[in-house]
Amino acid sequence: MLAMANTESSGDTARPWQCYNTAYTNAKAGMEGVDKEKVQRIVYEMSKGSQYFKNEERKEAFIREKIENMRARCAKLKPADLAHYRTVADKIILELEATRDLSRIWVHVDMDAFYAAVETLSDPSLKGKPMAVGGMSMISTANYEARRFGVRAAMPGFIARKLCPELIFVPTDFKKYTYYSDLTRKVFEKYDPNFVAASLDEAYLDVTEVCEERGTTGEEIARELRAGVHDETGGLTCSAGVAPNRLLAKVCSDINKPNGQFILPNNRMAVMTFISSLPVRKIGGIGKVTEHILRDALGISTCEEILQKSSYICALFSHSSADFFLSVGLAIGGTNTPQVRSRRSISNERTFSATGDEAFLFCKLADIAEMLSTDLQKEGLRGRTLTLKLKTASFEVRTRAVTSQKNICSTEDIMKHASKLLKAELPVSLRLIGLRLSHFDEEKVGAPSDPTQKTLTDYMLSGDALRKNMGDQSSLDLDSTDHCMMHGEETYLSKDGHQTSSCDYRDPLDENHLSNLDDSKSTSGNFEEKEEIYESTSNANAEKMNANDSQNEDNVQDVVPPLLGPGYSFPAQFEGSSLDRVSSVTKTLGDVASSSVSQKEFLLWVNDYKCSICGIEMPPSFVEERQEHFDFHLAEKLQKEESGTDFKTCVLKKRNVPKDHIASQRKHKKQKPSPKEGKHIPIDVFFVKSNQNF
DNA sequence: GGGCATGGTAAAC
DNA sequence: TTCCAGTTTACCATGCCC
Repeated sequence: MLAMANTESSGDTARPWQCYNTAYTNAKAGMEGVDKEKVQRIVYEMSKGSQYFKNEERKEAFIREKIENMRARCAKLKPADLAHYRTVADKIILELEATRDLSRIWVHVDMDAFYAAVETLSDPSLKGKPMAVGGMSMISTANYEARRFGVRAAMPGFIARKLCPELIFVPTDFKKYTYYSDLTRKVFEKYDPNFVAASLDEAYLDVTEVCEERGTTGEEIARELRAGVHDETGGLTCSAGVAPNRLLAKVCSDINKPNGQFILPNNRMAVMTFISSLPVRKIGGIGKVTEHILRDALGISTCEEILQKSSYICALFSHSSADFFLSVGLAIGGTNTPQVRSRRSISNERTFSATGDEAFLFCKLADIAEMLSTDLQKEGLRGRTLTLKLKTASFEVRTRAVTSQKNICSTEDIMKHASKLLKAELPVSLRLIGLRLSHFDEEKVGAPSDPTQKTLTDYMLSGDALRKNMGDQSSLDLDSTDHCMMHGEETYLSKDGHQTSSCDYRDPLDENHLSNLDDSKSTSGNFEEKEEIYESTSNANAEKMNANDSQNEDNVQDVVPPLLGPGYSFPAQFEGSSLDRVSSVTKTLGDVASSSVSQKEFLLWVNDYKCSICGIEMPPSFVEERQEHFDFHLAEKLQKEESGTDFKTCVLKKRNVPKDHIASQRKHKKQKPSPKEGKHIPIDVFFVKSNQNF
């Protein structure tokens, strides 16, 4: 009896695209006249056979299986069971009904094709032309001209272009959208100072008070508010839904899109009539999969049918899910202004062309750790649970998490945990890596500028220096007086984004080691803080810690000029990675201490050893291609691992020399000007004898 | 059995 | 030429530890 429609279409082999359920199944405003069959066929043709497509099929099969299970469970329900669930459902319905509040007037405001509209405002030549905001891999939104071709948000750009060859792509510019979003919010505030911003382009307003004060209706307020937004933004339009609760208001704002509004009166009859024929997919929170499950497992397509099948809902779903579905059936939604919740997690992820190259993957991981750390510092957050997200070449998504005893936020700490998680997944071919930090510290760490929170290494590794250097020119002047502290010593940032420190030349590995020691008292639970992530480097750390004080002075004299200057290009796979900010190398070798090595010697040395970063072996070309850019500083003794493997530590270091600061430093130290003067920021790189296995 | 950690998934914009 | 994003939240299942 259930889901007969599904079996019909799946048997149709002449039009396979009809069974390809894309995410674009929810009708969107502005897509009324679209030749759906044609769009579906093109999307199918562009997708079939791809890894993405195969993964969609895999997911689809999984959902079908789930649906089959649910149907089997339904079939097994005896009359007595059904009677029981009937009672359960009736009880919930009564309880929900008791909470119904028709006294509030909520307005949901939704900007029309917001990003696209903003772009058109700043470039009027786009007006009337099909345009999408985003790129070839994904578009964020499309204007109404483009929607007529079937182009829509969350569609990959290359498919959109196929649907509409003359489609203009405009890159996203969040600064711009935030600016206009703030303008709209200024208007919202006038009607509800506690309005709830759902996103940059959406907000919920409780206008009950304004209506009472002014003796007017929600309809009037909505009209006035929309006009206000139009004026304030210089021409952006929005749509509004007016209803007794947020759930309904959201549905209503979509009805007369664009530049329109829909009012649902505050009486039960009107509300129930409205909801009864409404497809469940229109409800916020019911997406493609839930729609599919409700339809094919229970034969539910409209909200009315949820109530009709309420005993099955209670039999199949968890209490909270059943509560939600039944409240949808009753058109009951939030009526009080929800409390602003603090952020629960923060994440960064990046997609790249799929690769199994472990060196590349670790470079990406380091980049993401840097970005995450930067964001954490900006927000003044520290957290305990780090989650690594991976998307394999076949689009399978995996997450791996660790929860540590201490709160973390530095790139080093993040990398320490993240590289361990990633290492456990190898070998694997990936197209995305992401990192998320959650379980935040109750007390926020200080403001972003809090000197104790940002080490020099953090700064360099975070890429801030690079971004300031290459990107935001306007900020350069302002940055000239920036400074931060590291280990109690002042570090100056120069105009060009470089920085120097008077005497800190410690390896971040040392910091790791030290913090591990600090933490060792409290080490327990499921994450072992003291465990070495960077294998084989710990011995060197211990030695370096001892030798640190005396070496720091030496390093100052042995630092080298920038090695990766203009004209130097990294192999494509390392492009954009943190490694392109590495400008010199300090290597440690044998019994020799603090002496230079010729390039010839270095080559011989490199040929004899494998190079690894974060414990991952680098391709031979990585070192060879750079050898002429290297200059070395020998500082340490040959180490011996427990396994007996000889290894030598080679620390890549970033050099930063703000001119004016160097001058003052020279004066202070009474040194002669030296072209080799500078600051090294180390990254853990070490070499293991090539005839040994890692 | 509650609380916590982990992993997978859905959903929204 | 390019070939399916990034960020956040919530829920559910499961396993483990008192």
